[in-house]
Amino acid sequence: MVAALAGVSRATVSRVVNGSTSVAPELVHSVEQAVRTLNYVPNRAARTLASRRTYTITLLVPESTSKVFADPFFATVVEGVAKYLNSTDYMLNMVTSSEANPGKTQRYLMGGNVDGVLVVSHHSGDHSWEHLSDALPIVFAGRPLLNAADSYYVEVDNEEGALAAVERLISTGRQNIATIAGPQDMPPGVDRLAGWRGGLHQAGLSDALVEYGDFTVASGAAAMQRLLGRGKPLDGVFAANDQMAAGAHSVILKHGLRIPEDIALVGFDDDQFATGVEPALTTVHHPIAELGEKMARMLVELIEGRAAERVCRLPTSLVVRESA
Amino acid sequence: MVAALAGVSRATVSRVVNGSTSVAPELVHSVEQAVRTLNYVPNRAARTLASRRTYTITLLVPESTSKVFADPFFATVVEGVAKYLNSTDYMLNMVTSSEANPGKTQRYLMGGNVDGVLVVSHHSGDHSWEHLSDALPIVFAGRPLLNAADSYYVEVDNEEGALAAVERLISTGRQNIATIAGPQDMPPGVDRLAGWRGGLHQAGLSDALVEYGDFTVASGAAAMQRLLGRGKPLDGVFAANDQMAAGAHSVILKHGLRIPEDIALVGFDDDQFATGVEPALTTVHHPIAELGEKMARMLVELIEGRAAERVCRLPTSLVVRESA
DNA sequence: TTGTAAGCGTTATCAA
DNA sequence: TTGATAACGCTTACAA
Repeated sequence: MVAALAGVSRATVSRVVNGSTSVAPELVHSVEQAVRTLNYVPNRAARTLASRRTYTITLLVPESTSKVFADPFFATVVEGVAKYLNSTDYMLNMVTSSEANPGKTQRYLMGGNVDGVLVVSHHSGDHSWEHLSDALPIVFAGRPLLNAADSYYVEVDNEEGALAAVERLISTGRQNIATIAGPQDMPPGVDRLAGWRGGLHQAGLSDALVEYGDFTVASGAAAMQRLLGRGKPLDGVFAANDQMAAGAHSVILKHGLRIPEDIALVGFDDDQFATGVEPALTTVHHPIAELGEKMARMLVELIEGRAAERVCRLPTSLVVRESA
Repeated sequence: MVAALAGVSRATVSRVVNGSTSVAPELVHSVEQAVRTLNYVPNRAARTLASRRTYTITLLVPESTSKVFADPFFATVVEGVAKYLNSTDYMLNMVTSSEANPGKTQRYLMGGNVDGVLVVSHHSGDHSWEHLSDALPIVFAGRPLLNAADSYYVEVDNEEGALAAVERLISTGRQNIATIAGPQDMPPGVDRLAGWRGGLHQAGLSDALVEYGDFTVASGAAAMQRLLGRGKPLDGVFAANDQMAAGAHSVILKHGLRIPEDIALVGFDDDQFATGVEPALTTVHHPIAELGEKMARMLVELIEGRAAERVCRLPTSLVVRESA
């Protein structure tokens, strides 16, 4: 360690580099100067080997690589994660749990090569990684289907968001409010439906108008079609995400009905689908980048043994545009 | 190293693990067995420290993190990279060159923490990383603006693709073929325009009908508007990407013209915009995932000192749908 | 507060 | 072909 040539022992250099408090200010100064002139960069591998800390966090990408990457949700989460990690010493590394090599990932993660894991398997019930959590700190994006009670995770407050959507609909005078719900085997699907129900009950309105979709545009269109086909009075719709709302949107217009005059429409997520239609969607903002940031922050706290809440629920906000 | 407890020296274990040829078959066998029963996983840090090889490849993400991640091109490249790397011992790590911490990335990369770098700054002329290449193997996605001559990169054959597009237009009887070209400060913009020109010249047709866009839907629409405004005969359009083609598409229909009967339209990229319009676009397929795969393969070859072509140009193929 | 010295788990050199 | 043994560059008791 060449920096020692600037006056002190390697131990002291190490202390300075790692910000130990117990070092004489003058020594700190001269070491820092030496570091600068020698352009010294600590060797990560050596540091890891000695300290048994890797300063590496793995982003675990589930099986269906192609689908996940195409998903803007994923991209935005990663963006948030990267942003936070940039302010720390941690490096981010991605591992896709290859179908081909099931054990490889496992071994890598358990092999002490990583300080913690971030799991972004947003849909796909595959939470085969939960068992890792007793070997390694793990934070999930979204509430896991199983073992939610002992998992660390960050999610948006889906129920609150849906409630706000319904309240908007009610406050603009709607009385017959339907929902296009998401799959009931996914927490967001369940929670958004519950929020819708809650809002209606609060106002003493009926919750009979429910149709289900799978979060795709096509399924939203089909659900809207069924809703209209019921022949019941209908003047407001809450779709559990913007994609389904977009599908409903086109069906409503195709039926010669006006948005929002005849049917008001509120979506959820505030993504490109919300602004990609005309009139643009009033929707619930899903703070995805913040979710990623929070996940990373939580994981780092966990790793460093600082207090960390087991679950973090991010608040939503209603974005009012033209559709409701 | 506990595995040594199964008969031999640590040196031999190392040889077996690393597949050295000069080891007695019986020893190989017993070591492998020991590895299995002890569930031994080599320690990356120790290996790196001793061998000065990190088995880590960095994916360098340019400044504007949010834009890049939103770009499906980026996501797909990463997918390809990850896929190839999964078949190797290399790990992928992402570093976003934070505006906040300009030197940090630099030091990390130069600090011997990485075996090679993949740069995916698809647009954004910022190739401030080219100087790294004399310290570290680097492979770029797309031909770099500067120093293309001494850079390693993978690109799609833009000129060939554009040529095929024009040939399609000609073969379906079009005589007055325009182009909506991309920015001329980006290699794909330049090359696709050149391909269009080449096709027309080959056929003895005029190359007068050129308008420029910036690869966005809106710019494509505006360019189409200008093309139509010229009042010249026009029965075919080649747009330099599908987004601009989609913009042109809506303008054509809005003018009461039919696609492809009145104006045939060919795009480039074969992305979601090609299938998102009705009639769907005939377009040039851009093999993005393959590009990522090839980049990774090239980098690994470079790192391991095996022969590697300086530039790899991926072939395109025409996807015939309804618009031409 | 500072220095000494013992690892950390591999690979690599050199004899045997 | 195999085995000692010395690095690799850092952290961290433990002493001073």
